[in-house]
Amino acid sequence: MGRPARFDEVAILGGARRVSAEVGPQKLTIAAVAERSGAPVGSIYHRYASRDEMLAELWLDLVAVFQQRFLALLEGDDPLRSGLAAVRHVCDWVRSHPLEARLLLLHRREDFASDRWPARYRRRARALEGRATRSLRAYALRLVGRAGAAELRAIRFALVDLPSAALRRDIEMGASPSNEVQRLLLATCATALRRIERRRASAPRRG
Amino acid sequence: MGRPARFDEVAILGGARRVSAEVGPQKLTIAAVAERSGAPVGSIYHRYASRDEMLAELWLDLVAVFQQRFLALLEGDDPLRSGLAAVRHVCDWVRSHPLEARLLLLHRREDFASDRWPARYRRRARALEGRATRSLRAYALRLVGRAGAAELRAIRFALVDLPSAALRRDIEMGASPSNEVQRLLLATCATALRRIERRRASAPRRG
DNA sequence: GCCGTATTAGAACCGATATTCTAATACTCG
DNA sequence: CGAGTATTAGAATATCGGTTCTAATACGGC
Repeated sequence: MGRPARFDEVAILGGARRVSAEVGPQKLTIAAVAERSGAPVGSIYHRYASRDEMLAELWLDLVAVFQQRFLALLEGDDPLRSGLAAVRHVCDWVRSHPLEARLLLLHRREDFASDRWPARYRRRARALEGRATRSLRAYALRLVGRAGAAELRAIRFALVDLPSAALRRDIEMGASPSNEVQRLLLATCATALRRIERRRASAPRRG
Repeated sequence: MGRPARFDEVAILGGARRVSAEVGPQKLTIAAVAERSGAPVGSIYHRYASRDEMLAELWLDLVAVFQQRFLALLEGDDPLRSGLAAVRHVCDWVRSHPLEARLLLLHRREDFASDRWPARYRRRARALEGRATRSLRAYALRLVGRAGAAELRAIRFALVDLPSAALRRDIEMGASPSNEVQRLLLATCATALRRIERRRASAPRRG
């Protein structure tokens, strides 16, 4: 079955993650990944057709792993409580995965996608996106009783945008999110969610 | 006095802004700026010593212009009211300057500073940073009665991070911020500011 | 009109970096 | 052991894009 591999995808992506976290995905060079992971460039190209594919893989893996737990936490009975649990989990995760947090919260998808992705990656991205949207829609339904565009946007704001906004500064400085920031964030999320919830009563269900 | 200029800084930076807004500052190429502004590369290098300096100039101008109005609005008598006025102004500005908004709210300083800036730019950046910090400190003093690190951070969250988080999605899609998003943002900022204000009573002034 | 100078113009150069290529290796299977 | 193959290894290549350079140009002042 051929020569056994000294450097597999795990090792290579590990190096790529470290390099990306340090200099940013856009400035990641294959040479740097080679140095960091120990693998020669030949081995890297043996696994990945191109730098772009490697970065796509890196990003999609990251999103998938993070999203999984986050969305799972959203499924509890009490929407307010589970929403806050999810946000709290983001804080914890940022503390326990500082490297991955840099990648996920300090960059956008496009920073990892140089031009246009090949179909395979676009498909995976769409799938992840779809899963998130479905979960958030379900969450909106439990919280407000409806899940139109407006509700979805509001929920996204409260559960996704707020956390990344609050945590960004600390992450940038390479620090763990302070308890203070976490408290402020959770309080803000709670009020936002309650504000959204209040629509249940005030506006009639559509259709 | 020599040949009159066909392409001055205004024209060149204009092209650079458009290109940056489209492909992002990191992928901005001199050739693209030349094409967009009509100026030949020679003329660009006649004005700017390097791509880095051009981008630095672009970014610093942008920040200076935006910051000026924003901070001015913060100076009103009633802190809560002026804070919200400032945030409202951000929304308006994003609507009236979609191109500049992309640059300012979708990117970070480092995206414009390839490696290390020459001293002149570092100085200007520090000056802008200092002005902002001073204004926010003064604002904190009016709102909470004190302006320690914690208050500053909370104010930054409410007045800077929240707006950019709320507006980012619309800006990314090239859309104007919807009234709905604006309402949600203002409501959230208001509660955040009130929450911060409440500390005035609950915790004693330091020193 | 002529001179000096700031500017235009774009071709040539050069370094950095992704990608390819060729050769050597180290295993497994028969 | 020998064939076959996946992998390592890194040197060679190709390309892209920033920067430099040389020549031409257009204007103000004398």
